[in-house]
Amino acid sequence: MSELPKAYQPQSVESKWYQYWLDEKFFEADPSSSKPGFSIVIPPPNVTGMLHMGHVLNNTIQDILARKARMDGKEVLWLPGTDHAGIATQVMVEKSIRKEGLTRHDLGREAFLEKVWEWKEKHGGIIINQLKKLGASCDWSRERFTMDEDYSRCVQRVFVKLYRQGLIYRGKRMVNWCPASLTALSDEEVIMTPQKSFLWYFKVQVAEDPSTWMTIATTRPETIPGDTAIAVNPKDPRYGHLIGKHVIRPLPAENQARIPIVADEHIDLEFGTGVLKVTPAHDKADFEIGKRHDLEIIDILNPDGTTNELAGRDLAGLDRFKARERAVELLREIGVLEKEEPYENKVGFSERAKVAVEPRLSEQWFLKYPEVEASHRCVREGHMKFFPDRWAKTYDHWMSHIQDWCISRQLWWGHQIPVWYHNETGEIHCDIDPPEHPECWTRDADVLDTWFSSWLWPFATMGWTGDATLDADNPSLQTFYPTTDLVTGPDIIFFWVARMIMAGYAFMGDLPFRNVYYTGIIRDKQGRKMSKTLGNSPDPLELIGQYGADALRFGTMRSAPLGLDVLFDEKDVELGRNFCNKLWNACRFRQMQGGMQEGEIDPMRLTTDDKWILIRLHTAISEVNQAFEDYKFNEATTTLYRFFWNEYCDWYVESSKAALQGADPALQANTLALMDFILSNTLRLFHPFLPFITEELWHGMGFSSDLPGDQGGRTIGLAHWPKAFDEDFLEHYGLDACYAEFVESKYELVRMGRNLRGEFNIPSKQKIPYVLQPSETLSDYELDTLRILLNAERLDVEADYQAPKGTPAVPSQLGTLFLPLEGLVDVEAEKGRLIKELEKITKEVEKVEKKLANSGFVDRAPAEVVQEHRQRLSDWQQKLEYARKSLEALTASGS
RNA sequence: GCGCGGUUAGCUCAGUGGUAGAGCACCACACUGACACUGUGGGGGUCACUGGUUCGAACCCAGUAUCGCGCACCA
Repeated sequence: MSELPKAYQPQSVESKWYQYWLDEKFFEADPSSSKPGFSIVIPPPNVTGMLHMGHVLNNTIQDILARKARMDGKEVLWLPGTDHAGIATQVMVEKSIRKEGLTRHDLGREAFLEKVWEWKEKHGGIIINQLKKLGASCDWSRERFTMDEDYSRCVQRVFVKLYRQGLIYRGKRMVNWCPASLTALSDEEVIMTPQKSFLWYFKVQVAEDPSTWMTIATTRPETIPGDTAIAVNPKDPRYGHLIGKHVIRPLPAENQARIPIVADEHIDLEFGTGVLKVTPAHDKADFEIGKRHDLEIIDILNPDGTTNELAGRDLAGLDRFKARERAVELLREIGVLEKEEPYENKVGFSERAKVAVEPRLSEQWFLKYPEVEASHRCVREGHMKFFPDRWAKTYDHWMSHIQDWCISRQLWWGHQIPVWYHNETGEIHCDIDPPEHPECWTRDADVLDTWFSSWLWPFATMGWTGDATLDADNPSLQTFYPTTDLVTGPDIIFFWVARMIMAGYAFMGDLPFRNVYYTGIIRDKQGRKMSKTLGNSPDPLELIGQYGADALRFGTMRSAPLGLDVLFDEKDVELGRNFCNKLWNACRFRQMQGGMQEGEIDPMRLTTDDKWILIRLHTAISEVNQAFEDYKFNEATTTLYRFFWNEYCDWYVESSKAALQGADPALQANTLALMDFILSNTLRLFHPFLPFITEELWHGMGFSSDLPGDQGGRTIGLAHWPKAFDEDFLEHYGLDACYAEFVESKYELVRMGRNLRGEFNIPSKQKIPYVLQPSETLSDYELDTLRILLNAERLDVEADYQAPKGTPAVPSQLGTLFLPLEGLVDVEAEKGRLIKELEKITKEVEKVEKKLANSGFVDRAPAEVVQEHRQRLSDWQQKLEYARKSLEALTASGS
């Protein structure tokens, strides 16, 4: 092995190993393997997207799961790919051609789609490369794209099948219309956003009784020309007598029509004036009222949100918001505007285009979801597990109120609907293949919602054909479907997760994944969502360049608890970097002691510290394994961090210097062998989190070839995952808990000794003598470790030590430790320290005494808890007594 | 309106019935042959509030406040 540089330099290391992994095909899944299968499909990012912190969180978790599964001996498939992202991509390309002064209509469908494909080829690979930089261990040989030929075929096959089952139908319905993208949207793509607006009150005259006026409150006065009725609640005593009469609609001024007053249960008596203007063309609820009362529908808007001639000469041709202002002016001019009051209401916005959607009546394709019942049940009954499980409730609620899905989009980029209309008869041809004599048919121009392709992702990516016999012979589907885990954000639980579940049951007859892990949302330090416009979204690639991918992964995982949003702070990445450096240097320290040890660890030569660190490792492994079971990755990282830094580096490595610097070569060798054991376990435990540095050290330390049996291997990624020690192991190495207790008390003594040094302002570099009055016999080895840990010049053991008056001392399990100050004794300082100490101890004693004085506690608490409290009390009392005596002695001596 | 989260040290958060924790920040000391991307020691908390259950509550229950999110046709 070569000597390691002083600080870890991730840049060259990372690219070197990633290339090695690719060359060796470690990430490629073999469906014919005899190992048990483990699979994850990546939530496909937008093909032209860039890696952001959300991707980092999401994909790091997937990578951790995949790498851990490989070490567990599974055949792992992590299937990557990208999504064509219909609206997002089309909008992007439209924007780019607009710079040349062109619209997509100038180009025409075919030429425009060519442009989009060009764009895809140019930008499509970026995010994939970024994932590689992060260390993602995807099987790149299986990369898929939702518009691949095979994949598209799956989409069409599904459409045809559902159409033939009668679950897909076409109809004229109220849909969410995006006036910017000029397409229909699903309910899920509409974000309800609070808007500060006004509630305008205007009055209308009753036609049959001109002296009577009714006042209506509205937020959309521009739609008045589209009103075809006004409605009141039949139970409303104010208006009951007017039902069936008519009012004069004030706009358009040149066409003040008479519209009926209808009664409808839907009207809220409390709201506004209790009178609703009914605009069936521009409001979902109004449309329903219109249907119930057979009202005329007047559509006053163009698809792009401007008003048309039906809005009347004063309003026509305006943008809808301009028209609103103008309508208010007109009402005022006519003299029917009574008042306006500020009002906050929620308005639906297009998720992509960020403009207010319009409810609009149009001809669209809809899907009545298949397998709702089975999909609903599998989560409710726990066949599929959600982490955290509270999302199951959200899922349950949505599934209980499921609405048909509007799947057609008036876009060009996407899967065109496989439906042709006969030019003369109007007959419908729905099939994967076009009809014969295509010249007699016209294909439906619409494409499918992007999610109508991504809902097939778990099996369409694995070569699904829909033919039961063929699929049964497909090893990928057989080995890797259902997939094991899905890792995604809760924001797409309806868009994607729920729909995949239904598709899984409908087309594969089985659920698509067994567990779903929902990540939190990454926010900035102030808790704001990360967004381009705020500029608060750090570029992960820059962070990787600066700190290393492992550091980014570690920092992210350490601050990402299950189920909560993550407040991202670059400090976390810095912490990750520092940790990698610590790991690096701990291995470097081991390496400086010489090469791998030939012999096995000799149980007879284990020191108490050795046994302690083995027990701590055992605990760490158990905790990490538990954390994995619970999908609590931050707990796993915290445990590993604590074990490695606080326990191994701070205590074990320091105390092992006694053995390493000692005169016993056999003990030295044994210590080194033990270090190798600990380090090889540690590196493996860290590997899923820190793949690059652990691989580098694995090879650098010689573990890749020199370790016996299944611990070695060409890559740490295929080394066996550490198991918590079994009984035989514990017995073989004599790992009794009493050793841990002893070592803990030794370290406690050290801590007190160091504290004394601090209290008396003795610089930590100054080597000073300590005196120990032991309460039990300590071996030379123990005394050596104490001396080293205390950084003592020497440690004198004197059973009947007579300390000079005022010598600071602390009592401990192992004896009393004195800090002789030789002429520097400051009695007042020691008094001060003791008084402070007394106060502290007294408080603790009182606390425990109070508890033990409570007969309820003593009688009813479990015996072991009471016993533990008694022990604690006696410990504190001892300290109290010691401090009191010391103080008395000082006071009596009269300084 | 309904539902779901959060409220613990200056900051960000762990902690789910038995001695209040971590990282960062802060103070002091030390560039000691693994590591200054470091080490050692230290200060710092009515666990949002009010009640209840319990021998015992940060933790369980009820309610309040506050912040955030989701769902819902209130114009």
